[in-house]
Amino acid sequence: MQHQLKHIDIFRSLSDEALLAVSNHSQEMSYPKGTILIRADKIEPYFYILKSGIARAYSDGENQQINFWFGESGSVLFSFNSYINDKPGYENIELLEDCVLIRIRLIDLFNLYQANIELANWGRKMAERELIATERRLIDRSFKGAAERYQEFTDQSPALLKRVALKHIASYLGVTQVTLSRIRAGK
Amino acid sequence: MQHQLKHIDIFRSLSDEALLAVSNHSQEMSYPKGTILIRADKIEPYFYILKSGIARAYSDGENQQINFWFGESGSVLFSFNSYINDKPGYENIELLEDCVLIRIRLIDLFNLYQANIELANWGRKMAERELIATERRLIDRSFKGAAERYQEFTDQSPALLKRVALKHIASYLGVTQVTLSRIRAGK
DNA sequence: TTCATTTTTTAACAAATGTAAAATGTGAGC
DNA sequence: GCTCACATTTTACATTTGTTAAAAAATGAA
Repeated sequence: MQHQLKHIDIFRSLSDEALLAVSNHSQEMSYPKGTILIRADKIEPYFYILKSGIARAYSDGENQQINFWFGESGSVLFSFNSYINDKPGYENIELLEDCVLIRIRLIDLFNLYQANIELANWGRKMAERELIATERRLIDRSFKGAAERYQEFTDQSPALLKRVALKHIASYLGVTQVTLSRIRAGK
Repeated sequence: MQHQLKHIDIFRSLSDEALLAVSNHSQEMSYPKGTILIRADKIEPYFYILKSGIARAYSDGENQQINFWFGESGSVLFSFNSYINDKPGYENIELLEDCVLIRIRLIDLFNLYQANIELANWGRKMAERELIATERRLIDRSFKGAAERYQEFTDQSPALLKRVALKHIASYLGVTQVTLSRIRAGK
């Protein structure tokens, strides 16, 4: 199926040939709001790219649920541990709105990585981009107070602020919902 | 120069051919304890692999210095922002002991990535491993208390505990040195 | 609308962590 | 051993954040 991958930002750097290779192994899917797309403790066989809608990744603890990631249009969605270690993961991914996604089987993606050097480097850069963003968040937790982290979130992701429940934003920022309420009240 | 890359863990998966290609562009270097190998705000032209010794990466803030990474034998050292974005970085890397390192110019490494699909996938997996480790640390900051994070550090990195100043371990764990002292005292 | 459910805020108190300064420990070099 | 410089611990107090519970506000379905 030849769907329009080339208009998706993450594929913009790819040649027509590489794009066709991906296209041949991918499908466009629609899921309703509330779908748990990826479940912790299961090996997730697909890699997804979000075309529209928003999603969150969270991990369940004994007393709490930690939301550690948000995805918007253009984000890549996958179970880290399935993708990297072929093992069940620690993250659940929930669609917070009706979503349209491109999906590709991990086994097909890995075959493409082995066969096409352009795609192998595309996958490398994707991991590198995620890595630098994640490390910055980790460092910011030490350097910046919760109020400052909230301010940056509102500056950088105003769309998420409007569309995502504050309880999820609170745990994304590393604080409780009560603390986030206090920050928002300016106290 | 044909030095013994194949005995370094991170290269273990590579074929002799790929190993030779890396070897042809890499050099073994020795630096004394205290060397600032990589400086923030400068583009760092080399990628390093630590053969022996230990190192730390830190970022300078207004009032504090945050240590966010430790490297042991087998670790890869590079300026994230130089490597990924070709821009000056935010991290300094200091050698905490006399170190032996393998270095390769980023430009050579990137050329290898473009020319050799095995190395492109090696670089991809390296970024993926770092990514999953970094994300777990971020999630652990929300799930686990400082005492538990310290306990895990001592369990997983007993060598670092002995060889690294506690003030660096404190900021690695995301607490002040006073808090770490309290945790160690069991109070 | 109205009702039920969920989300968000507020309050009171407890616990954890930070700050600053002093005391103690440690190791290198004389 | 002594001294200096630096690392670590301790103390006292301030601040932030967490916990629990309840109230208020927002949301969505009938």
